[in-house]
Amino acid sequence: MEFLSGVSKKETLELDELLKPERIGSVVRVNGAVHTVRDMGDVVFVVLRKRGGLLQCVFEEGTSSLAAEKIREAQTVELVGTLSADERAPHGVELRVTEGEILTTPYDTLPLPIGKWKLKTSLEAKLNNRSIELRNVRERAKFRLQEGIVRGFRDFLYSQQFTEIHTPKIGAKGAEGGSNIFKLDYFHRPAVLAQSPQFYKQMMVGVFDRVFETAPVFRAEKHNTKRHLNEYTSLDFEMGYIDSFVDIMEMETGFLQYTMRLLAEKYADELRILNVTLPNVEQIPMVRFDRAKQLVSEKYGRPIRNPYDLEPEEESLIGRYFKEEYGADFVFVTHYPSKKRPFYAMDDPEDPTFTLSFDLLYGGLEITTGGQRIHDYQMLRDKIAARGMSEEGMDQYLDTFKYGMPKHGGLGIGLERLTMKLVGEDNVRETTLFPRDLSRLEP
RNA sequence: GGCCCAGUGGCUCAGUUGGUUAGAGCGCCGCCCUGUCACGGCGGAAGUCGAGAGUUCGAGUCUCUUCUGGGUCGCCA
Repeated sequence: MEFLSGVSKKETLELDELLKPERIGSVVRVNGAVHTVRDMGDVVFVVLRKRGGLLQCVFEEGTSSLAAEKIREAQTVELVGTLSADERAPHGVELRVTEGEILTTPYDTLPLPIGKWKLKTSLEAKLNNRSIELRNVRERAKFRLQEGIVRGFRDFLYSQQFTEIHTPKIGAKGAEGGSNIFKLDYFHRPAVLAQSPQFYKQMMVGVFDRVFETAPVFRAEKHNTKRHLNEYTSLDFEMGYIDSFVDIMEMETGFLQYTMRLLAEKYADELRILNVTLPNVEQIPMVRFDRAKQLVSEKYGRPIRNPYDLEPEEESLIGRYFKEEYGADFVFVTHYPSKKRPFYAMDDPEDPTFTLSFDLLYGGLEITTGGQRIHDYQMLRDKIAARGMSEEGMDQYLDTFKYGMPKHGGLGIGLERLTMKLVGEDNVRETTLFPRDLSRLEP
């Protein structure tokens, strides 16, 4: 009988192994994609693209059994040679090729010059060639940083005793009502795509006390802006036994601090490639909604048109205000008006026209909404009734409260927006692998 | 969905008051160059000027229709 006993070691080396000083002078085997070819005549530089970065390979006249002339951009190759330290090489290290093999060859030339440092290309052309365009080192780095954010979210919440859950994305009814829900046919029954894991998160607080999820959510709004998607990844958590909704904001602050440290430590290459300066998250200012409106109105002479909501320009100005006054990249805006929040939001007992809720703005853009939820069964039912909503389809949700729930709250973070602000992009589609918007359903 | 803007080689763009053969840079292919790293030099291939209709002797250029994309507003993360 044949057995598998785990992952077998490959003969080919990865970049982290190649950059170890003790490897210098040894004969190594490396595979990768041909990123660029610079033919200087008797010496040819072939830059390989690997998952860990780029490696310069040198073909000198008459030293390689594989002819350098056969190397073309976008081939995948396996090369053998001596690893050499050379100050003229990009990382001080290069491969002097002695033999090699072309593994695969492309059928056509690339649609975009991905070997260039910066792709001077429209967003449309990038998205139309997404799988190719992302081979560019800078484009790729954005999504490595996105990985780091999700990793930070997970690692930090595990350390805070949260349990990761997976909730259904197909359901009978939307969590928050409204018309912005994708409808679909579920074996001849009407169904919807989840616009939020909200109900399930709360139900699971009664089970695990602290839960989180990183998953897609779906919004059928016909918006067409640089900060909206119809499918995005929501980093959600919900926690019980809170003293107040400040606990939620503290937890988010802790997540940001942990994640920025993680990025600085494990993603230094990507930060350098994109020339990203990590934001300051040592302390994050907290301001009431109505106070924030007043502050920017006074400082920037902008009249308050809608007292119940923040216009995008106001959010941007709030970001600017706290940057200028306190050097802060983030700001928590608290106590949003009750009429602008969903029914499950806990109203402020001191003034029920406001809620114990918050948004987190990053560089003037809303990246998080969260707050304390109603945990009392009767209070929840009363608010549903007061809003003229129906309890239909919410039996399981309401039963959770009928049989006892702790004081709790939580939040949702827009992953693509957070990534966008971190890397200094101006359009969420830039930090969405395959964006879904009003017109784009492919790739 | 409302309003504004733009569609010209693979990519990014220029194209005069409408004028005869539509250009540039990057990329690609070929040749040259021992050290490039945005390499450099010489040469080459590559265009239904988004589509349709109209005005005109003549349309990339003007008009209308339509399609596609971008920006913005409402809503949101």
